[in-house]
Amino acid sequence: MNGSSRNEEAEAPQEDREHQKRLCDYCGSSMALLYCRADSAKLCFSCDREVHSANQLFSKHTRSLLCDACDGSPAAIFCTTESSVLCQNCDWESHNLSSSSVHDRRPLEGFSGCPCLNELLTVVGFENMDKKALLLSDECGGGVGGGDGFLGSGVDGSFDLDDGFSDFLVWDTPSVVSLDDLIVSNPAYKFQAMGVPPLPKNRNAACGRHKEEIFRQLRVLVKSEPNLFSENVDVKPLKSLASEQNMQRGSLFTGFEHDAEPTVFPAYEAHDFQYNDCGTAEKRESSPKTFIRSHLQECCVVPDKHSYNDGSTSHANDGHGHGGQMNSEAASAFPKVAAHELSSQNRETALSRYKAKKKTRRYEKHIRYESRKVRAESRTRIKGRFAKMDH
DNA sequence: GCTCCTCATTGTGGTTCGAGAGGCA
DNA sequence: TTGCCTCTCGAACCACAATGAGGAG
Repeated sequence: MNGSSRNEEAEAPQEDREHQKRLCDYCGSSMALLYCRADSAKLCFSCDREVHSANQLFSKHTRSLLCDACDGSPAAIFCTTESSVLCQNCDWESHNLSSSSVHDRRPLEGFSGCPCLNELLTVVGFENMDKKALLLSDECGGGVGGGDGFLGSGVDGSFDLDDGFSDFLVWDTPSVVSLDDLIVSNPAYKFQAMGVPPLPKNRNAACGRHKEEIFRQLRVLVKSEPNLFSENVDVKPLKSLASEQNMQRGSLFTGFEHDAEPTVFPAYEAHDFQYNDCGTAEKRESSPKTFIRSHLQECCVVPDKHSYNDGSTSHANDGHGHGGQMNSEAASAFPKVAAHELSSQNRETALSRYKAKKKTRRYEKHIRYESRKVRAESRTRIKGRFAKMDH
């Protein structure tokens, strides 16, 4: 189509601009994918490895994926609805709208140290991908995703391989979603979701809009350092993986296998993951909207401008897929509200900073010096106050 | 550049007290 | 609406070892 070719022509310079915007601060040539707070630097994977393996001090730096929206801040939120990783500010700006606030979002964690490649894959959500699979993706990618040729990304952010490999890279989807599946598996309600696959464990699985570049750099990394994969990784042939996947759908390459913060999310999120996927419209239609709405409200999982960030209520789910399909309602409402946002941008910025700070606030008492604590506990007191010691 | 010394500052926990919120007549 | 009572929560208080900054040799 002419339209599509024009789009391609328009996309190429856009890619260049994006590349320029995300240039690695260290090498200045590769696309930066990570952000190091300690260094205030954007880095590509190989430079990150080079910089942070220099000594033990550097290796303690915490790095995060780079925000897909501003390209200049560490990402803290993964929006599955938009398949984007966002920093606190961008998350707030794009999700404080009433219609888009129901996007399915979840917090991201950074990493430190000098991780091996499969640990890096875990960080971006593909922990079970082995070296062979990674390299195979290079061979069979066919250049769909840019000149280097990796996996083509579909509309929803999934990949377009015919051999079933792409299925490893999409989020887990229950084959059948029924009304029973929407029942929260909360012991307090004595309800138990029926016939629902177990909750994916790795909630950090996210690599945003730059999956292809991430995989490209990881491939370069594994080619330059063949020992980068840890020895104990069980390398399985791709075909066997595929067949295994058929038997145990969702257990492979979903990026959810890693145990991460099991207690952070309340039980209602279990059902989010159970029916929230890039699945079909029929599935969504089979879920009574009113039921979902009332259920979500009951569980307080629909964050609004005032409450989404308070830490107790986590990121909500609108029941739509995570695969990059923006809520059409939200999309249509965006320009109107965006104008309003510009007028109150300062306030929004201040609010976002406040929200971000509030989110990272530590309520528990933090003891900096254990020796002083021990000393204080053993001190003599008069009505709670420290008393002079008799020497 | 390194070591030693001096001095100001910090941080620690149990108790008390006061401000503020909420309930009730 | 006002006044009183109860409850909750957080700030202040205390002494002193530990810590860090700065200067001298």
